[in-house]
Amino acid sequence: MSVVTIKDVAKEAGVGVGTASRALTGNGSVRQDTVEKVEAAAKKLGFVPNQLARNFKMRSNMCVAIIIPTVFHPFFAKVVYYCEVELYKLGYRLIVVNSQDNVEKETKMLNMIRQQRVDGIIFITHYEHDNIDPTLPIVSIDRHVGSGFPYVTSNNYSASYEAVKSLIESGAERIGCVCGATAVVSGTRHRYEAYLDIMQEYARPARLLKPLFKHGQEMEVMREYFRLYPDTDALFTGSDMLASAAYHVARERGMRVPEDIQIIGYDGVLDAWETHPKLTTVHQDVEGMANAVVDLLMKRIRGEQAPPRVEIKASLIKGETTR
Amino acid sequence: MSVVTIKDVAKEAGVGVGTASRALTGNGSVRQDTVEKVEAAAKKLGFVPNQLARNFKMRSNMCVAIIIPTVFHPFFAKVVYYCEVELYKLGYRLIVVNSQDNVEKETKMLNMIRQQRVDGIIFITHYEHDNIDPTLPIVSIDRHVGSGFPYVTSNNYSASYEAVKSLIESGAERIGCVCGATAVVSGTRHRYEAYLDIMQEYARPARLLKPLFKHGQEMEVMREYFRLYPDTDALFTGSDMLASAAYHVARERGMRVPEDIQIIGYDGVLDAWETHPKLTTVHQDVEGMANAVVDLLMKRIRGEQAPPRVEIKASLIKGETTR
DNA sequence: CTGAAAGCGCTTACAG
DNA sequence: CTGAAAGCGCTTACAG
Repeated sequence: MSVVTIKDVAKEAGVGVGTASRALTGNGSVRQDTVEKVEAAAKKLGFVPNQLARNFKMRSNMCVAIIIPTVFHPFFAKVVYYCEVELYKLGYRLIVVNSQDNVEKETKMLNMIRQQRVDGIIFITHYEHDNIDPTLPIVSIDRHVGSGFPYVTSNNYSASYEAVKSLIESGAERIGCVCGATAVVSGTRHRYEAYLDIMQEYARPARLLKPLFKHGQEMEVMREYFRLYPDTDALFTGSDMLASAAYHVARERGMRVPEDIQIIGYDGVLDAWETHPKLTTVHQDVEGMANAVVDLLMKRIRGEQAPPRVEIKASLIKGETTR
Repeated sequence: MSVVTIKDVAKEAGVGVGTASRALTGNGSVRQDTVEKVEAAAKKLGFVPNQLARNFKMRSNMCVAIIIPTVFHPFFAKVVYYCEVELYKLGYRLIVVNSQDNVEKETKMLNMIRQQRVDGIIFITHYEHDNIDPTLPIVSIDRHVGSGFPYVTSNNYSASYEAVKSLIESGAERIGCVCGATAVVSGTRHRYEAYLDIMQEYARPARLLKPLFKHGQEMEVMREYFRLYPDTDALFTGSDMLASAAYHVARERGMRVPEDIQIIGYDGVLDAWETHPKLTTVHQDVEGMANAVVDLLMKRIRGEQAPPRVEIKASLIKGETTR
C-alpha cells in the first residue's frame, strides 16, 4: 500500500498541498520551477495518487460500462474490443457486463450510473426497459432502448435489400429468411422487413421465421426453419451465427452449399477467425460503429447536444456460400 | 444528479449519520425499528448511496481488471465471460483491457492496482514483466507472469500427449506441430514439448513450427508451415484458431480433411459458434478455469494463502477433422 | 503564482 | 444501541 499522500509530497517539496495538487495535475497555474520541485519530491517519495480520492472529489470514475447479452459472441466481442480501444485513448476504462439476457441484471447494472460507479453506459439489450431516465448518459447500438437514447445503427434496410436482391438475381426461386425477434424496437427488424418487401415486390411467398431465441440455440432454430421450409434454395439470415448454423443444418440434410442452397449472413465478424466456409455476409463496420457510439456517449457525459441516431454503412461481401 | 446524501436521510429519520450508515449497510448493530425508520426515510428521499465516496472510504472499488491480448478471440472472450459472471456473484465488476500485445499498455494498466482503481488483476500476457511487486493481487492463466503469481492452467502436457498419441494410433506417419511461441515461461509450451517427446519416443523426425505471431496472422503461419513440411498427414496445433487456419490452408492446397491430413486443435472454444468443420480438439474447461482464477484472485485480495498453481483438466474431444 | 482551508459523502472507532 | 466527530486524500474556490 502506498502510504505516501499528496500531503507528504507537499511537505517534501516545501509547498502547500494545493500547490502540489496543481503542479501534479496541471490544473491551475504553477511556476515552472515549483512544478519541478514537486515532481522531484513525488518521484523521490514514490508517490502514486489515490485515484479513489480523486474520483470521489471529481465525481467521476473515468469508467464506462457496456451491457451486452454475452461477450462470448463474435459481434459483441468485436464491439467490446473497439469500444475499449477507443475509450482507452480518452482515458476511460470499460466495464463489461454480460446481461445473459437477464432483465434484472440489466436493471441492476443500469443503476451503476446513479451510484456514480460509471460515467455512462453503452446498452445493448433484447428487452424493453421503461422508466429509464432519458437524461442519463446511456447510448445504444441497433436497439432503441426505451426512447430518447441516442443510438448507432447500420443501414439495415438497404443493406438487407441489396443482399436479398442479389439472391434473386442469382436465380434463386424459394428464398427464405431467419431473423431473431427482439422485444424492443430494434433496427434489426429492418433486416426481415426488407426481405418481406422484396418478396411482395416479386410476388413470391415469404418463408420467414423470426423466433425469440438465445445465443447458442441457433442450430435448433435452423432445424425448425428447415422443417417448415425444406425446399428453400436461398436463405438470408439476421446474423452470421444463424448463417453458420444454417450451413450445418443444410449439410445435415445433405444439401450442398452453394449449389443446392445459397446462404447470406449478417455482421461480417466470423471471417476474422479463419472459420469455414467464408460466409457471404452483410459486413458491418464494427470499428466505425464502436467509435460512433463512444463519441455519442462522450457527448452525453459532457452534456453536449448529441444526434439521436447515427448510421454507419454496412455492405454485402461475397463469400463462398453464394453463387 | 442525486443531491440527497446520507445526511439528509439521517435528518429525515431523526437519527445521526453514523446510525443511518449502520442501518443502511448493516454494519454494526442497530435497533430494528431504527433500521426501518432509516430505510423509510431513504426510500422517501430516493436516496442512492454515492459509491465513489464509499469506495474512497473503504479503499476498494469492488472492481477487478482482466488484461488480455484481445477480447476478439474466442478463448479470451470465453474467459472474460465466465470471469465476469463469477465476479458478479461476488459483487465485483470486471474491467476489460485489450493489451493488443502492447507492453506499454500492459504496464500502464498494471498500475491500476497501485492507483487503487482496481482491487486486483487477472493478467494474461505474452511478454515478460520484471519488477512487478509479487505481493500484488495479480493472478494469471496459463502464463507465468514473472514469478510468484498464482496461476491456473490445464494439464497441457498430458492432454497434448494424448492428442498426438491418438494421431499415431490412427496410422498417421508424418505428424507435425504448430504452436505459438511466447516470450514468457508459459504452460502452453508443454503442448509442443509433449509432441516432441512422442516423436522422440517413436523415433520420428519432428515437424515443429513455433513462431512468435499475433492473432490474425494464423493463415500466414500455416502457409509457412506447409511450405516447410508439405508432406504432413497429421497436425497438432496449439490453438483452435491455428487448427482452423490449418484446415483452410490444407484446402487451398487441395488436401482433404481428414482423408489426406488430420488436424487436432487446442482450446475447444470454436464449436459453440457453429463453425465448420467441427474440430477435433483438446477441450479446456474454461468455466472451471475462470472460476479457479477468480477464486485465486479473491484469496490474494483478502490476503489469504493461495496455491501457486491450480490445474483444471482438459481432454480430447473427437470432431470431424480426424479419422 | 501560492497557502490555508473547506469540503466532497461516506464509515468507523470512540464515548456514552 | 446511538450520536458527534474525525478522517479517508484529494481538488478548488478564496484570499492574498
